[in-house]
Amino acid sequence: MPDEQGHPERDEIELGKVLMALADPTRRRVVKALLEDVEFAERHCTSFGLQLSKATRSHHFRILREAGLIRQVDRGNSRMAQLRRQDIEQRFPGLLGLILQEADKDIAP
Amino acid sequence: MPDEQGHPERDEIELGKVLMALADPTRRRVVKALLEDVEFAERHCTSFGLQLSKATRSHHFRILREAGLIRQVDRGNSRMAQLRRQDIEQRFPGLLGLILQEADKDIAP
DNA sequence: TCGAAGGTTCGAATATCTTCGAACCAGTGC
DNA sequence: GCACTGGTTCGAAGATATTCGAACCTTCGA
Repeated sequence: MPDEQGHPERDEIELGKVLMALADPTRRRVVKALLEDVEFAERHCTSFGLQLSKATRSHHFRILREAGLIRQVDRGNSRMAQLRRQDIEQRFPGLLGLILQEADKDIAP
Repeated sequence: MPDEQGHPERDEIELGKVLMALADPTRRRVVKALLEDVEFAERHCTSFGLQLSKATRSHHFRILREAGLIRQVDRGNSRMAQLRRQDIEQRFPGLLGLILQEADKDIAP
């Protein structure tokens, strides 16, 4: 069962939801940016250069969180996003590598 | 450039389109069924037990074909679907394994 | 030749997704 | 205390997807 902040347990992460989440280029861009950072990097939601209103940004981060791809950590005022690298890698080995491999130019805004 | 029947070349297969195609449970079900068969199996489009009209079935097979996941071969009267196993495996190693791993019960109709 | 079977395409209904502004709710810092 | 900043939630608009029936096109077989 997802915790009170909407993060599913590792074993509850469903391939269908993950693929659904990754089907969107905006969300793939976020995941890729996190992948290109260091392993436990925490990034500000505004640090991805998304040309979107904050309502829409919030929506995309919710999808990523509920799919189990990221964890969102409250840091006082703001909320940091962290890739669930090990959880995803254990559950769906190789998947993150595919995202990393995709050329930025192929991820249309 | 896709051939006259709408199959992209191996190197034109885009991750975005593939993920888009695999985000749908019906299409994942088809790909999984093909994966569970022998390598070059050709299957009749009606052989997947999909509870859908033929117009809808045609739609889903088109998405799979245009994404590059399957090849459709005319066999006189009917059209056979064939998984592009090597092309996908070379381009996105490990991806098909993830589809195969998903439990049938998690692929809702 | 003619009909039946398998597929595609078209158009329209429905559902789902993406996007936004506005209202709202924290924490931060003055 | 009060304004400000960062996020969420709530509609509602717009764009996409899914689905179907009907019309059509081939090919096969009687």
